[in-house]
Amino acid sequence: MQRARRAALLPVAFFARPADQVARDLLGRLLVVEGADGRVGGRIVETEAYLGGEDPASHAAGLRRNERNAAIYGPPGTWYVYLSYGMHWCANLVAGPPGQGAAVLLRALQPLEGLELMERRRGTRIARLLCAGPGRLCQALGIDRTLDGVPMRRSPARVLGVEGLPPGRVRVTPRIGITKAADWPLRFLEEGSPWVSGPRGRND
DNA sequence: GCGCCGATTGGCT
DNA sequence: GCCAATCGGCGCC
Repeated sequence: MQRARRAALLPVAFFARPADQVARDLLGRLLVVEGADGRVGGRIVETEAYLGGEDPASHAAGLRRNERNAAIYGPPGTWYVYLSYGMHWCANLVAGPPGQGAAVLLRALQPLEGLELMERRRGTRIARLLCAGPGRLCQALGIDRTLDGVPMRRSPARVLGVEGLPPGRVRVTPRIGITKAADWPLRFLEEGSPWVSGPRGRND
């Protein structure tokens, strides 16, 4: 029987490094989500690193440990999913050593698989608007609270260890949409990708 | 208990 | 470009 060659998952060790390195190295990898109504996925083209307690913008800074942010203190490779502005889910992967509170926010994908399902979930057929932005990405992929605190290796949402981006294709910019330490150069995106989020002119 | 703010998005001026 | 929608944590009364 034909068996599609299955790429290996990224190992836990991949995530047990500083969040900025993890954020950069996640670019170009494949994120695949198995849902009840189908399988969707795409290439990661935009991420942001949140460094933990020392980073004023991190959910590990200024906030006490609570039910909402508990997952961020888990082991590397754990999903941290929270509700933003009361209506959009945002998906992060915990990075660095446990307890540090560092994580990488997934901000945009190049949609590749399950386009029709993503269009249905998002209510648009404009490909550019399917996965450009953390809230849109989660809606297209069917990611919500049920993923929060789940280790990636045991979750329906997995990042495959396909080849990442060569250094020349990676652009680093200030972070988007936050007020504290926004200017820290911790947003990573694929150079020239039409699939990234953010207003035009914000990508340089 | 109440008001403010936010790692967002989409619709309207 | 402006602004409402909508939930949860936090600070303060």
